[in-house]
Amino acid sequence: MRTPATVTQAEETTCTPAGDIPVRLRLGADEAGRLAEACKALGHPVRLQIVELLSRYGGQVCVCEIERHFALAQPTISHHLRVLRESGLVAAEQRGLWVYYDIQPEAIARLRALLGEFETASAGAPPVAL
Amino acid sequence: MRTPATVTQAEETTCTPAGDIPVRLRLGADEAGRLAEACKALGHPVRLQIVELLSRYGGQVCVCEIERHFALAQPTISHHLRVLRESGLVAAEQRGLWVYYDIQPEAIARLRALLGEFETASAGAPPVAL
DNA sequence: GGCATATATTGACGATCTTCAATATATTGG
DNA sequence: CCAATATATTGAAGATCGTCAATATATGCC
Repeated sequence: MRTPATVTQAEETTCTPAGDIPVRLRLGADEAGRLAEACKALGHPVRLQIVELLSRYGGQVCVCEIERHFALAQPTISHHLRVLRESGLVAAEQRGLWVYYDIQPEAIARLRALLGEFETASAGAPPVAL
Repeated sequence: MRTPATVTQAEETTCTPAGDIPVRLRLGADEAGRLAEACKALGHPVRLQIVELLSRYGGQVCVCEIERHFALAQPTISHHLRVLRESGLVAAEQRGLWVYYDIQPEAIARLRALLGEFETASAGAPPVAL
């Protein structure tokens, strides 16, 4: 049945179906910036592979061993290691002539917890007001 | 000629301390590329905040509701949503005049599993040969 | 059909990223 | 000291990214 002309169309102006749940951002811009920086650091295939290597051999192999696995110039690997270092995902320690990188597990855990929140929130839990 | 049985203290020529563990990449370039694309999609504060919103209100709020939370032009939000869509992290569904984005939980879970491997591998488990 | 609205696409511009060659900065050993 | 080696930094070129104005596309309503 068509609505007569007397009815206003104000209800059609909104797109939220279930009424007016208060939609709010939980992730502030500052924290989002920090977490995004870590994600961005992982957002390169070589850096992801480096982190994977370090997760198994971190602190045991020097930079030249890392270089061996990639067809990239030495400064390029050094650059990727710097990006990872500045994101807080890895740390460097010099021993003698060599530098050994290692994973910072808390940084990885923070990212993983974030993804976990995304999953549980999307798993049907009601949108809790916050 | 080298002497196979006489591996003496000549470890100054190498940087690997614990002898010759075979260091190998587990993460292939192709899979690293796919996973890195998802990480890169999360590597922007606004996209991270969008995903956080979608994790709680996905499928319930239209794009204009998302736009409301950011001081960005409409094409910019549309661009970020496209990046997220093409990374596989979110999906879009059109209902009437509006488009509703939602999280793809399997994609999030894949990323989370990757980080979990990084954590457990770095947690002292011996470097299993592979 | 025509109008209004929601979202997407295009094109442009400046910023940032990726890569490498060249060079610099350690550190060790003689 | 000097030579050799490992890693980092600089600088530059090309690619990609982030943003916006303008425009296009799609949908619903009259």
